[in-house]
Amino acid sequence: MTVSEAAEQVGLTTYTLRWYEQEGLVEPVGRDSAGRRRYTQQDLDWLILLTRLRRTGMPVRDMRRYAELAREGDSTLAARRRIFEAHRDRVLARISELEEDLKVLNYKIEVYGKMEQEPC
Amino acid sequence: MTVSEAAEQVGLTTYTLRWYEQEGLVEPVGRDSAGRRRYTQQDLDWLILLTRLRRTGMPVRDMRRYAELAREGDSTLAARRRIFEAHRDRVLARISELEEDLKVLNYKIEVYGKMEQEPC
DNA sequence: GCTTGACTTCGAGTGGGCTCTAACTGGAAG
DNA sequence: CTTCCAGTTAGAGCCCACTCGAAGTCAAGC
Repeated sequence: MTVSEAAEQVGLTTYTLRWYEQEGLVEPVGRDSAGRRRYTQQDLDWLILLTRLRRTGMPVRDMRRYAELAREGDSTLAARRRIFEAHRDRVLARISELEEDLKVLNYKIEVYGKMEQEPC
Repeated sequence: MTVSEAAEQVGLTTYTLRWYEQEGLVEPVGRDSAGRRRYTQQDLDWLILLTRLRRTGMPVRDMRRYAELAREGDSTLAARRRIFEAHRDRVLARISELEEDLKVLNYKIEVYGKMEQEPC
């Protein structure tokens, strides 16, 4: 799979895909005879996981740290689990926060609706 | 209330408070005889609303638009309600997304836990 | 009356995460 | 054989949202 196909599959641009590789979030992708990147399904799976971490707000720095651990093999399983647990807690906190803010948003919408009907 | 007191109350820095004013997210704050900002409770309430919009992911650009509408008075009530409704939908979508990603995170944690116990 | 310290403005700097340009290369289609 | 297109690299540029530095002002405490 070429870089542009991979980009489409995972919802990133080719720029970003190359940048992720350069930043060490992805181990060097295999090349064809002409030196062009060829993405395997494994590469895609990894990228899809990364996009999930990314959009749940994990900084690139932390994703790199996680990628480094993953490259080190099974000895880092526990460390990786702890990273995920900590991150899960942050995501949970974020969801609660959003739900709190949502209440205010809904209240505001309601008030606006009322004010439109019977202006004070 | 001084700028630093206000900053502490709303959880922003004094830099950010001044910058928000400069960017038109806040209408010019009243000054004392020495030209120093004096924040009223109204100012604080507005800032707290802004921080909620901000942390639910509304871009500063959109917050400015909303602030402009608010300054124009009651004629923009419906427009402001629509902004909030659109934003609420985005927040809801964001929460669903986070919950999806949370599932993957939990699955990963489980798998890591199992692999730690009985390595393959 | 002098020092201190919190304020003022203006403009420059920072960090994160991409995003793009320039110059080049290699393989496929006509 | 030429054209074309999708790749390649290194490095610069961009956008966002702050964040800070410099230089100056003012009022309160000693």
